[in-house]
Amino acid sequence: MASKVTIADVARAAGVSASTASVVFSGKIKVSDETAARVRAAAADLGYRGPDPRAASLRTGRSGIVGVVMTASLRTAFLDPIAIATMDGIVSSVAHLGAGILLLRDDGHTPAATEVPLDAAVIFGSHRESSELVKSLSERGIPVVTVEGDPTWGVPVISLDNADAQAQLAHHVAGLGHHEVAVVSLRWNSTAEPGFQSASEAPTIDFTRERLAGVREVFDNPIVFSARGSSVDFGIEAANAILDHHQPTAILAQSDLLAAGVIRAAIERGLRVPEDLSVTGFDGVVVDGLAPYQLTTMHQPAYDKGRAVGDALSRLLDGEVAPSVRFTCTFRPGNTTAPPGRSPVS
Amino acid sequence: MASKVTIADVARAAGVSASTASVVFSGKIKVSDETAARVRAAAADLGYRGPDPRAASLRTGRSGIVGVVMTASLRTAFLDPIAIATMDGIVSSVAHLGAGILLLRDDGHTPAATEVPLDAAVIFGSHRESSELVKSLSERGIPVVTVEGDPTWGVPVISLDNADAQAQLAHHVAGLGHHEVAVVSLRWNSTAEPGFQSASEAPTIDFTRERLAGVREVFDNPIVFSARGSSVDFGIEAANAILDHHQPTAILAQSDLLAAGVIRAAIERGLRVPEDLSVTGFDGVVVDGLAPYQLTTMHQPAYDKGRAVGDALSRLLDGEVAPSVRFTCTFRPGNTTAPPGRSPVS
DNA sequence: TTGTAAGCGTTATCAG
DNA sequence: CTGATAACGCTTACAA
Repeated sequence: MASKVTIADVARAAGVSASTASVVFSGKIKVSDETAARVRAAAADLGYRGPDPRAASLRTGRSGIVGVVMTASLRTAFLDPIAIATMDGIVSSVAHLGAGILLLRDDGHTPAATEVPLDAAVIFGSHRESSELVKSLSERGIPVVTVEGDPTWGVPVISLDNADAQAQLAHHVAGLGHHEVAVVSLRWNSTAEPGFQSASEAPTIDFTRERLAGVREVFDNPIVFSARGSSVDFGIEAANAILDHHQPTAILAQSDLLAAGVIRAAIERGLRVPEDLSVTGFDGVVVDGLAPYQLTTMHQPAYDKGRAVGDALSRLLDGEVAPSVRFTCTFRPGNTTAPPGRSPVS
Repeated sequence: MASKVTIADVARAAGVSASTASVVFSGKIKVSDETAARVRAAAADLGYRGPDPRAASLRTGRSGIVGVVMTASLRTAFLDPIAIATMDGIVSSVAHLGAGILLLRDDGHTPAATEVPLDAAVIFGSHRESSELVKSLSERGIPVVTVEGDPTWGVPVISLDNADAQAQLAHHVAGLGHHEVAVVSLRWNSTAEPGFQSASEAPTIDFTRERLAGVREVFDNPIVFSARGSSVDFGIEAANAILDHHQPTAILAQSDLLAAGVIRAAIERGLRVPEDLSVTGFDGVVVDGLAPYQLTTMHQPAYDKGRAVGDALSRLLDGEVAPSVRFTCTFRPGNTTAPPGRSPVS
């Protein structure tokens, strides 16, 4: 059996005090080489593997763990390249900070974020319902940052100029001469089924709503179909539903994955892209297997968003205030949009 | 400011002892409704949000955290649908166990797995270099399970019959009459560049080696090109390299994603699949956008592998022994293999 | 059903 | 540079 040896045992064996031994391991204070060596020898001898993180964290108040709370199932979340890139940014900035990432889900199953020794938390892919969680975390004194969350929660929000970015795309399409457009949106709220959405109802998921608003700045009353999430297959499903009933000359998808699905569906129906149907995406990710098409899309700095989360966290952890950050997307023209009007394929 | 209130404060305010208050929160022992109510009221009053997880974990020896150590960067790891499905299985089985997943990377940056309060650890996507980590974790008394790891580490291994499965595919192809075959392998070791590999050198990544061995059971000296990882684009790259210099009638890819890339590259070169080139995959995942092709492949139960990890962990945590589990892949015929010999496209 | 007592293994502080 | 002392906040036998 291992792990019954404590730092006190080591200290005793080395003939020093526990505090000295502790310092040898943490390296926070100078210790003479000789005693340090003696302590290390004793540790090796007894099979002591370093301070117990549980005890250390009780004493220091730091666990080295940052919770990332996701609203979607992990499987869904990890399907989305943007989520992954953002996570990647978070991970690397947080690693720099000496911490690791604990995956949490805001549901009944996973251990509550409040039952786990967190130094800080990130609420990721937020929905309205997260507000309670934010509150209880804050009350515990745990710094919270949110990605695309609600500004009214009173914690820093790392977000995108969703509406403006989507409006740029809409302007681009309008400038090409399109009038009949449809939107394939991301999830409408945390539970909704996919389907057509009337103009009157607003999505509760923030970025879905904002991007839609961007389209509406330009087009009065677009057809809107909300997909189940961001994937090629959901895009195919949405496009088929739309094209079964309508004849838009352009479809604006709220993600590149959805756009790729729209293109695939269009092609299978004998429509040419962009001659018969223009398609735009959102995200600016590389979609595996979409060539020779190059999506007309907005590129979002997902990785940088993740880094920004880490920066905010580190400020908060230092007791400073951290500002919200709103990133700007950049327009990336491709070959999937063109003026409308060429007649349907013969 | 919050979080300065301890359970002792609450107890005092409620006029009970700390232990009673503790029990009210843990619910492990009966407490009269009346006192429980008084304690809760006091807690609400003082803004006490429940026991501090750090202190609780020092006392109980449990943190509710399972570390998952990945060898690749998250970005890379999460590109692979198999990795995601396995993670998903781990997450759900571990959640059942009341624990969360801490993402760790076996490099210099992320906090060492030994500096964080883990109840157990999973070594995921193992390579030879992980053996030290396994050792130091075990010495701390932290149960370890590995996915596709090395049996000699002395911890349970959840794995696949890689060699047999790949051999089945090779037999299938041989049975069709192919003689000239090439292999597109997964990463050769943790650092290698993509490229042709001679027969003499063995990969240090276990499943790459095992699957290759499966091919070699059937074909003496296949051409081998090791890709940079598992993706459609890497498959395209590999196939182009192979087809530039060789004329195999079949290519066995070590993953479905790679196989999809091979198919795409072949088509772009004017080869018909399977008439001019047979292609097999490995994994049995749905590759977005591969239709109308249906890969001939081996299906691996990735999610179940993840569940098995959780099962093993929970046994280990209960002080029992956990057996290694080797899952069996199942052959899934598709339309990407056929007898060779039709002449090249005219 | 409730209270008492005794740590869990570290580390910060401060004096020597 | 080293050592004594005192928490960190909670849980759990055991006793009342």
